[in-house]
Order: sequence, then C-alpha cells, then structure tokens
Amino acid sequence: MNFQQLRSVREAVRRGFNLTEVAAALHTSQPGVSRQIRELEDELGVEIFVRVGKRLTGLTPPGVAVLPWVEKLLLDAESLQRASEEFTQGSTGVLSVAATHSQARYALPHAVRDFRATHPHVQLQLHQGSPEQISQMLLTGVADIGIASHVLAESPGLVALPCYRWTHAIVVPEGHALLDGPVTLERIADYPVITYDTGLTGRNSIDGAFARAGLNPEIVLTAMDADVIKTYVDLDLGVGILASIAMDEDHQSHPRLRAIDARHLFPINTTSVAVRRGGLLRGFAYEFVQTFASHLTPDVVKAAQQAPADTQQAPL
Amino acid sequence: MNFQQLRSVREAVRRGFNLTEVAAALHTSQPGVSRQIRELEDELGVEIFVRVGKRLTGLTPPGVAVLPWVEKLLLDAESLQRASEEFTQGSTGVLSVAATHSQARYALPHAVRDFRATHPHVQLQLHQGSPEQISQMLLTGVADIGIASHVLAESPGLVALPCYRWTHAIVVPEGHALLDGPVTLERIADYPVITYDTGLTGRNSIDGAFARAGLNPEIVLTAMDADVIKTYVDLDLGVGILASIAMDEDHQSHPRLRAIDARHLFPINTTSVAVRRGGLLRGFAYEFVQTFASHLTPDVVKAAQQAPADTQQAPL
DNA sequence: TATCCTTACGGAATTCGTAAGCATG
DNA sequence: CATGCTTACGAATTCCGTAAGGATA
Repeated sequence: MNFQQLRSVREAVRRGFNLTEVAAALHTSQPGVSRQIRELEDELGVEIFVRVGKRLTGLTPPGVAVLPWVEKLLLDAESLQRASEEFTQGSTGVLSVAATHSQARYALPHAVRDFRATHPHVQLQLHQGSPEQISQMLLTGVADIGIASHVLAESPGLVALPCYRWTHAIVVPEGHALLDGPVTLERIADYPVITYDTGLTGRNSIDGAFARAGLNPEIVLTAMDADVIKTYVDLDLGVGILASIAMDEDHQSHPRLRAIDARHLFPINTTSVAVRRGGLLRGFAYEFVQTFASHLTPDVVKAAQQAPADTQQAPL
Repeated sequence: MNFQQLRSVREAVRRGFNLTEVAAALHTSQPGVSRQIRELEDELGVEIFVRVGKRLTGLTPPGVAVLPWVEKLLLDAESLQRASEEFTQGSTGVLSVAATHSQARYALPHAVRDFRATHPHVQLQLHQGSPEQISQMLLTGVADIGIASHVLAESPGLVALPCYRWTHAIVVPEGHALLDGPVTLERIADYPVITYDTGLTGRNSIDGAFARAGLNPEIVLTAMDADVIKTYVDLDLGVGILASIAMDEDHQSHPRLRAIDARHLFPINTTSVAVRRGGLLRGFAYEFVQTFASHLTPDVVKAAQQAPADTQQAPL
C-alpha cells in the first residue's frame, strides 16, 4: 500500500471513475493510474471499483467500505506535513479562505485587516463562491477555511462552527412609503422585491417567512450580492431585502437609500466557519478564525475538527 | 512519504530510539531504517529525532508534533486493511482478546462459549496479562480487545467502555467465626488477609476501604488470581477477599469454603472493555463485545472509538 | 468510430543489503 | 572496545511511460 495508490483511488472517485482524467490530475500516465488501482485491489484482495467491460462505473461494496479510510489516510498525511511546516516555515505560509460574496464584502474585511497586521508573512488568498463551491474548495484542499451562512456542514467531511447571528434589512429609496409606519411582510409584498439568489445569504429564510405568511411577493430581480441589490433599489426597481450588515457599513455608495430593520420579519440567520473534519491546519489558520470570531479559539476549532461526524446529537 | 518510513519512526520511538532493534523488529537492515528516517526528515524538512553525536536519544519538538499523525496514519492503514478483510475473509478471521486472570477465568467463559457457537470460523486467541500488559498488547496490535477492571483507559490511544459493576466477597473456611453475625472491616482486620496483588482486580479499592477506616490489616499473601487465594484460605492461612463473581461460579473445587457478601464494605468496581481509539475492528470483534456486554452494541463501540480523546468531559 | 481501460515492454530510477567508517559511553 | 549510527557502493527490484490491444457506447 502506498500513497500514490490511495491518491489514484480518491481521484478516481472524485473524477467520476474516468482514469484518463485522473491521470491528468495526478500528472502521470493513464496506464500508471490503472496499475496503481489494480495493485491496491490486489493487495487488499478486494475489487474497489465496479468494472463494466473495461470501464469503471462505480464503487463495489468493499469500495464503499474502504473509501472513507483512503480519504482519512490522505487527509492525515497532509496534516502530518502541515504539522512539520509549522516548524520549517515558522510564521510564513499561505492561508486560503473561501467565502460567499456577502461574507467577503462585509464580514471579512475587519478580520483580514487585523490578520494582515499581526501576520505580515502569511500570504492570504480569498476565494469567492457559492456555498456548494466553498464546500468543494474545502474538501479538495483548495481552501482551508470556509465562511458562509450555514448550510456548509452538509458534507460529513466538514465541520461548521457558528460564528455570529444576523438578520435581514429592508432597503428602499428615500421617501418610500414603507418608511412610514411599521413594516410588515404584507406591506413588503405589495411591492416588487429584489433580493439574493436562491441558496445565498439567507434567501431560504426570506422565502420561508413569506410562505408561512401565505404571501407570494413578486421577485423582480435576484442577485449574488448586496451591491447589485442596492444598485437596482436605487433605480426604483423595487424593495430590497438584504443582510443588515450590508447596510451598516458602506453609506457612501448609495446615499439615497434608507435601511429598515427587519429582524422581526425573517428568521435569524447564522454565519458559520467551516473546516475539514479530522485535519490539521497551520497555526495561523486557527488564529485567523479567532480573529474573525473571538470565541472560536484554536483549541475550540481543533476539538471540533477531531470530533466524530456521527456524534451530532446534542447533550441532554 | 511512504509507510515504511512511518513504521520506522513509530518503531524507533517504541523501541527507545535504538535503530538496531527497530531493524530487527521490522525485518530489515539497520542502515535501511536509518535511511528511512533520514529521508522522511528530509522530505518534511524537520528533524524528528534528537541526535547526540551519531546516536538517537529522543524526539525534537517537531518530532513530538509529527508523531501523533504518524501513529494515526499507520492505524488508519490497518483499519483500511481490516475493512477489506471483512469482504475477503467473510466471517472467518482471528480475534485476539487480552484479559486479566479474573476476567478470563470468571467473566469471559460465557461470552467465549456463545461466541464460538455463533462464529465457528473465527479463531479466538485469549491473552492473559496485567492491566499494563493488556494496554501494551492493545497498542501494539497484539490484542484487539482488552478486558480488565477499569484503569486501562490511561493511554490516550485507548477507549474504555464500562461493562458491568461488581463487588468483593469474603471467603472463609466453613465454621469460621466471621460467619456469625454481620461482617465489618474491623472484624476482618482481626484476621490475616489473603487477596490480590497490587493493581489487580480491585485491590486498590480494598486498600482504600481499610485505609479510610483507619485499619491496617495484615496481608499475609497476595495472588494474581482467585484460585490461589481460595487454595490458601482452604489451608486456613487467613481470610480471603476476592471478586464475588469468583465465588458465584465454581462450587466444586473448594467445597469447604463459604462466601460472605462484602458489597457494603468495599467500593463498587467496574469492569471495562478497551479498544484502540480511532481504529476499526473486524465485524465479529464488535459482536464479541456485544456478546460479553449486551449494551455495547457495534455502533456504540464504533462511536466511542471515533470520539476524540480530549472530549472526555461529561455532557451537562 | 471515438473513448477508455488493459496488457506488454524496455529503460530509468529507486530501493535495499553488505561492508566499511566513525563517534560515543 | 563494544555499541550504534552513517556513508558508500553495487545489485536487484520496482516503477513508470510509451505503444499496442481490445471492449463498449
């Protein structure tokens, strides 16, 4: 058993059982990959992949049993290397953070500024993506830390740690009728609505609130980020619903806009930090998390990483 | 990085940094081991071992950081192999159980009998040893399951699961004065005492009970097992204190002896099953545990194995 | 017929053990 | 001076990529 064999197996699963792709991804020849897999299967005495003729199509039952350990081994190997990098590289290194637009635009800047001040030798990479893309970036190792409004923890390979709670706000141009008197879901639904794309930044909780109230507002525009929403609210296209944090900061760009607190209308949302389960990150990665959410100390995050996936049940 | 390098490192630590011994244990040459270690250090860019001249004497700080991952990797590799053995070997295989004398003699026979009936193709190995030896056997992989009166969980590499509680009994020859009236620690201390060796089968709780009562009984003989104790009680050498289970069974061998319940005199003891943390056992190993202690289902044991070592705090 | 995996083969790189060298207690 | 690690070297093995073969959609 060797790591190249394990990498071949993992990559084969990730790339949909296409060994030609796997070879490209691992910078080796296709027959090489074929051999690695065959040799591991021979050594273990089981077929990991289902073969239809000469084509791989899926995992066999032994393959399903073996795969989690393959991934664990490769993950641990990376952790071992990271553990030693802590000594070879000292305080220098690369930290890769993946976040949704909202987080990158409004929540992260403070943490990034503080972190760069305290860790000038760490090269900070910021990747933006949808929650699904962020999960993928974490699992494939492209990113070390993921930040998004919950959801992320879907994959058993990830751990999500709640950071802070936030609510939505309503945005309207100055002089808008909604600014007079208390805002209700019913009143909002009278106007065209501009908000986030499905699955982004609490869009689910917005939809849920309207649905529970039996309302069906006209969504005239959905966007991936608050700036786009604000731009079109500014053009009188409709009423904006966005994360209140997106209004707290940034008053210059759209001076004509007014925010209305809407925490009583929509469910509270939670922003979470996600990391790979079972892995080890560089020391400064844990420090970044703590900079972002002070209660998430390195020890807390490490403990969460090492906790098993199935012990999700809350204590009594 | 390859597994032979990792094995060399692990073995070097286990064998007190003597590479000659390591070479013998791994069935290879000493320069080979030296090279494996050197190459891993080169690849990681850190020195794992402290070298005094040409001799290895201990772990460097990077070595301390890296070692847990080395052990985890090797453990996971074994788990991967076991996962596939489940398919290659079906219901056959070898199950190695390590237990103290008391457990092997009195608690295990039922479980062994039932297990052999349900798993006729599993070769059952029973190793006897002190709690420390049992821990070692588990950690080195000689045994898969350890059974002893608590203590075992000292090592972070092991998980102990409580099975059942038991108490001590007093053994005296028929007609002994202690058989008349209630037994107290004071009355026992009037006689010479025969009991277990230090550290074995609840000896600690016996000592503790006498110490708390301010008594200092004369221990005239200590033994590793109940049979020896009974033999010498039968010879009128003194009063025996042993696990009550050792008297419940087996009435033939010493028909002259009488047992007196002593659960009110000494603290309750707990027998635990211990397994390697983070590892995977063959399916029948989990079934054996369940046969021994029906509440320890395979899922319960697996969950305990995967739980992190530092989350020992009880839920609120 | 295009895609994709397996087999075959030969050169290159790695691996490993023996023998010699050297430092330490 | 006995023990124990490192270096040196040569043989054997393993590894890997190219090229050809065969099966499937």
